[in-house]
Amino acid sequence: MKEGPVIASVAALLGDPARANILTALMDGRALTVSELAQAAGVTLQTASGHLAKLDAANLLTAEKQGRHRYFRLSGPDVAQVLEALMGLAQRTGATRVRTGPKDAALRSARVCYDHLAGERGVLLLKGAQRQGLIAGEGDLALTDRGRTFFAEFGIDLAALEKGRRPVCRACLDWSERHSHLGGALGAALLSRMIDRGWVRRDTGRVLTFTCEGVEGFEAAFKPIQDNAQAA
Amino acid sequence: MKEGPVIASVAALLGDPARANILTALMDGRALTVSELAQAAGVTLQTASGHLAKLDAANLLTAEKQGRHRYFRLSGPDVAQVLEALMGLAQRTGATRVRTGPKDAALRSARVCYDHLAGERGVLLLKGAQRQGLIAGEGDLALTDRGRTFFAEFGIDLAALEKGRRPVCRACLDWSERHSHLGGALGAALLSRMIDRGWVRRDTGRVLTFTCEGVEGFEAAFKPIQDNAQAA
DNA sequence: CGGATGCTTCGGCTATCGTCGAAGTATGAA
DNA sequence: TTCATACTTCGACGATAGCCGAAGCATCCG
Repeated sequence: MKEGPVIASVAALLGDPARANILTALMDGRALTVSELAQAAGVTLQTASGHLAKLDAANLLTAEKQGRHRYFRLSGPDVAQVLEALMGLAQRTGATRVRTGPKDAALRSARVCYDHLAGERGVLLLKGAQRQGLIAGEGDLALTDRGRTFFAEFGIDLAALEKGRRPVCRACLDWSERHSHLGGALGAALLSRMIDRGWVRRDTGRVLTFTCEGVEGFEAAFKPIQDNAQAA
Repeated sequence: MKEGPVIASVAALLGDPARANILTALMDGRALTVSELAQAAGVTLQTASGHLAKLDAANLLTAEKQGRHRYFRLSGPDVAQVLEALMGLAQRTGATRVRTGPKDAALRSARVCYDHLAGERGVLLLKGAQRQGLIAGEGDLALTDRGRTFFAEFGIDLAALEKGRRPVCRACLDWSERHSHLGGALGAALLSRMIDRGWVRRDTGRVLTFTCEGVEGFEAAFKPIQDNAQAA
């Protein structure tokens, strides 16, 4: 009767369909305007405005005014993390829709989870990195020495990452696959490098599309175990 | 307009104060009867029964019938993890109560987080272990070689832990302190060893009480940095 | 300045859901 | 069998809160 309500208030905030839609729409880490969010949530502008005010008051979102627009974004990676965790729970709940539309397939294949790669590709990346001994640990990850040189050669400034407060490697449970993918500062840096290299393109929403050379480069670099074509 | 509702349904479940109380009451990992949970939530038996049916249907709880009692427990550590994560968010929300009762103090000092040690002591344990080089990493933890021998001597069967699917080390964000404590299989094993040794006693609820020898043993083993009394 | 766009506030409608009293079912004890 | 305990189901009440239309600010453009 004391600490229950504190979690209840946040959870209630996430528990409204319109607000949940708003939050998931923001899970790609981008900032969106009120009208865009209203459309994403399927409600009118006024309604969305009210919801956003509540989410902002709870510090789940941060607002930024630019001209006559107001841009909202998630106030941090931890918010996105909780949302992904809830998706995981929702799945076990059986509340998961069996309906798998075409957009669902793309989402499952590769998407952005706040700022890093998730979905089938994300899981493959982590598995490949583990298999090659770049990253050690199962649920709690750590860079190996081989991994340090590998990612440095990949064009990532590890020293800079380690200076920040954000964990470098973080296992993030993937809601569509049932395995972890790589989050944390390294996960974010990897995704932005892959975009720079033209391996992958961000479409609207959270969907990520790999280019042809992207797929080749990805598989050459991370050597994920493929379903069948695996020569000894 | 597609995946939002799936998280909304779970979150709405956690968003009711009575249900949130029920869940937090179960966060110590024990199983409680309907009447006990009704009392914990501050509602009548009928109301609690209804809530429990919903939580059970969503697979957040598992029920077990014994005689004319029905015992409920959280259906897994992941549920507890999400709850702790929500507490973390709630705190940043500013929804945290400033009121700190006497029971609160005990909870902050040492409590059980599903099945491992949390609170001030839990944070000290992890910090001490990191300072001694038993555990490496900041947000993503891994056992070092020194750590392996240390915990083996402490009486923990690491081989058994690593066989399970559960991550061995897991950084679990502590909602009362603002640091991580040690969760995962190792965290759970450590707590049960400490109880076996008589270092710590489980009171009612989530509160843990350290015995005199427990404090001594704890500090000798984990050598946490104390506030002032730190001889070079 | 006037009109258009983006957003917020207000007011009232409606529906959902938590709540409890009362009655019904199951288990255990005398 | 009879009573008591533990729990579930039903039905009705009441409050919270989401929703939208309309009106009010603010900003940009011509």
